Amino acid sequence: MAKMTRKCSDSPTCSVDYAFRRIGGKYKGRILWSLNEHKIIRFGELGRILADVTTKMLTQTLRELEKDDLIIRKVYHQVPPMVEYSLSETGFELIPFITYLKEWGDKKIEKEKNKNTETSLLA
Amino acid sequence: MAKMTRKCSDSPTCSVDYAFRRIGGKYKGRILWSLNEHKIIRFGELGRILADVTTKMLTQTLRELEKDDLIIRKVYHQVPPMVEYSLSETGFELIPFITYLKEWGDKKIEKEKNKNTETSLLA
DNA sequence: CCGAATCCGCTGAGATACTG
DNA sequence: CAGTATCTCAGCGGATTCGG
Repeated sequence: MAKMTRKCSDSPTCSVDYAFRRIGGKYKGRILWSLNEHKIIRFGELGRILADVTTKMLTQTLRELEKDDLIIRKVYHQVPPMVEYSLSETGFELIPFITYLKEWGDKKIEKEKNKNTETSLLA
Repeated sequence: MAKMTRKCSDSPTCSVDYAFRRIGGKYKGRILWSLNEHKIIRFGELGRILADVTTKMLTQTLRELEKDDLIIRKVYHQVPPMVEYSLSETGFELIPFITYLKEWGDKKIEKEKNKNTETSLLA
């Protein structure tokens, strides 16, 4: 097949790709979800919530989300400094979908657990 | 901050992460979307639809989706061989999510286009 | 036609140290 | 507290070749 040089320019699947590139990162889903739960979160606090992220990746991901207008970054110029993150309006529009996705995940986790129980009973 | 050793074991954000790991690949969203549009797609056909994927990545991604029970792989043992892919029930449950996401993407693309028109008018 | 297998460059994730 | 800066290294993803 090799690579088809044509980019998915006007394909209807393209906006699917567009959206996934904006929320598909390793941490983006959890960040958006956490911001919806807590409304406002400070940088360090967010790091503690995600629990498996480095400052570098957290900064990088937050910058991307900010660039795409999904979150709002508010800096307080004081010592020690304080930076608060919150959902933008566009970002907030994604919450219903993430909620749906979370429920799907919960359901699937439950289903897998049952399957594992079955197999272990058979063993 | 470094890395917090604790994995997000029972955090409510964990199932968000779980779900994103299953559909967050570079091509997974588009594959699921295409399968919903066409119901049944053959391997080569899928490659032509995505238009920017190599056989290796396509195979790899399809295997992951199959392993997670999101798609069904049906092999016809004949010459030349034929393999058909379709959505599983669990995979189909994701379609509403992807549909909404696509609409969100369309809307956002439109919004960005308008913004660019404005700035070019100002120039 | 539908892949599997191999080689390989390069990015991007992670660890660590440092700064305003 | 909220980040940069730098380095290292695994693994993602691409090109190519081979097989049923």
